[in-house]
Amino acid sequence: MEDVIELARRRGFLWPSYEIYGGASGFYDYGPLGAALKNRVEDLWRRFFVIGEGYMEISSPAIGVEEVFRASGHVSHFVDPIVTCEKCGEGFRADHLLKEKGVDTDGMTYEELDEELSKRKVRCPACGGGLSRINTFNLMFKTGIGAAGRTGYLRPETAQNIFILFNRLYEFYRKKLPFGVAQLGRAYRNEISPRQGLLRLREFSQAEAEVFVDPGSKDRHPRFPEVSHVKLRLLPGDGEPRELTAAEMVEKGIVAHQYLAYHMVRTYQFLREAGIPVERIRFRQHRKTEMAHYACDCWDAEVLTERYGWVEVVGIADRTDYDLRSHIRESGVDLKAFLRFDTPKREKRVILEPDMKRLGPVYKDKAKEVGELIRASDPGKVKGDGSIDIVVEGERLNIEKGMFSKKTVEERVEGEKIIPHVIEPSFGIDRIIYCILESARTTEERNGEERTVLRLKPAIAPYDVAVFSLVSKEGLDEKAFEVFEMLREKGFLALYDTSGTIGRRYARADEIGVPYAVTVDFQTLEDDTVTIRDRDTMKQERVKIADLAERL
RNA sequence: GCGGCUGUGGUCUAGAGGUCAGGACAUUGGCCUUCCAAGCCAAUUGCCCGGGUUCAAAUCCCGGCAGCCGCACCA
Repeated sequence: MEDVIELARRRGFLWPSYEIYGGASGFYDYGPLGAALKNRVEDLWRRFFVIGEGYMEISSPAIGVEEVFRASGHVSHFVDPIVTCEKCGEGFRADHLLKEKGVDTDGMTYEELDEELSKRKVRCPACGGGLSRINTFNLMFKTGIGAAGRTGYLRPETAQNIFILFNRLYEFYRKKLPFGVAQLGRAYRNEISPRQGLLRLREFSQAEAEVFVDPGSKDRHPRFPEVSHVKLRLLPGDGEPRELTAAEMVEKGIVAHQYLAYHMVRTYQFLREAGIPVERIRFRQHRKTEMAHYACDCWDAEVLTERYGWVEVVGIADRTDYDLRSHIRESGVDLKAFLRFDTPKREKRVILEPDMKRLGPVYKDKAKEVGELIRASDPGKVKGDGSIDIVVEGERLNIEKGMFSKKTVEERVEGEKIIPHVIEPSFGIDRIIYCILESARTTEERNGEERTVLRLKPAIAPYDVAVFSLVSKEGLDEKAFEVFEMLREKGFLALYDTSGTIGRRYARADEIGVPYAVTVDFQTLEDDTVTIRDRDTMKQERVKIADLAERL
């Protein structure tokens, strides 16, 4: 049986990159048909999430400045600690060497790992030589920006660009939660050892949406009723597989809330529309230990492939406020949303009001600070004699009664500032394309010959239609070319082919998934009709050329 | 990154130190052809890369790269 990757290579979907220089693993080129297919899949994604959900799309640089990934945790978490043997040059994972010695390395810093290695006199397992100190191997591609060499990294996920733009986006959406933002783009991970063709690339395409929600409303997705009856196959973290409706999975507490369940259903529908058989789709919950450092609940959409078994194609995570909180800490910029209460709260509070007229002469240039400290003090701290202690520049001061007064004020609180939580569906486009190709490809015996058909859904097929002439004579080729031109003008991506026999041309078109073939024959010359042949059924139907565009 | 196996036109393959590296399918052109890879004629295209051994290397040796399988890794 011919491999689908082989077909993809032969017919111009996918080629290993840099072949003439010996190749480079982890990189693939999309050939003409592959790029067309990828565009169609991305368009389908846009139809679902950009148009369907209103998650407007942005497009950001692939190179990020160092601070971004310090904040996100990728600089520190996205690394392997490597030690190399000073004698034979072999490299080892420091934590693995220690685990072999029975040391629990979880949560250890690299300094601690280093100490532990030298304390236990760990030597090279291969030759017994001495080991270097720990070098970190970060899975991000590092680069320098400009002549001064400010450190930059190729982004390992597209998501960070969206978090960073939070204030701009929040403003764009006129300061209302929830809102979603999408990005389709490339991401980069310097995998130590990429394998499995398209499934683990060093440069890959992601389609991600970041949905910012009020953490208090995660269980009320406005469109949840539309999806609540849809059943999904689940594999929860506790391992018990089951099939539940979206409503049930939330009610039973298996999926954390409606926002996650809603996006799981939409993901399921997207994969179905992309042509992946529904019986090969399941959702698997991450166990606590495999959860990314930022997530609190995460479900992967997995597709059963013939070649690789279950393959993760989409991750749907509740990233909580982790990312925004991290960027607030790193940048010092407030990335918060203002949640207005339904009715403003009125609060009566007792406060201490400094009497600046009397503080001034006594405390001179410190008076302003003293006044602020009094105002900030808890009224309960006022002593029996009516004085209060405050600390100014490390010095304890007793402020006498009369320098300030107790006052009751009524405050109107309109709302509060919160850090929104982020629900993130993240699609691996390349993996999805592999799954589409694999499940679309069918072979059957026909007159002793193997017939290969790529049963791509018409919405994602690289070509919309092929135009043929029955035979190359009496002007049929020319007539077919006219039909081809007409279809092109109407916006169809069409294929025109007159070489070989008609059967061969059908077969070639089937193999690359062209859904319909239009054939010009002798009857066309008489009454301006052509036949439309359906790829999957091979049935033909005769229609007027004038009606052709409509019928397709 | 470690270990095992592998690398011949676009694809599949023959080749086991010694003529111009052979075939099939595909592709292109021509002839033929009234609906599903028909036939005939012709043409294009190849030993993964780099070293070494030898009078002579697709073939033997070493290294690299790539692929497959297992281990590790996959936030």
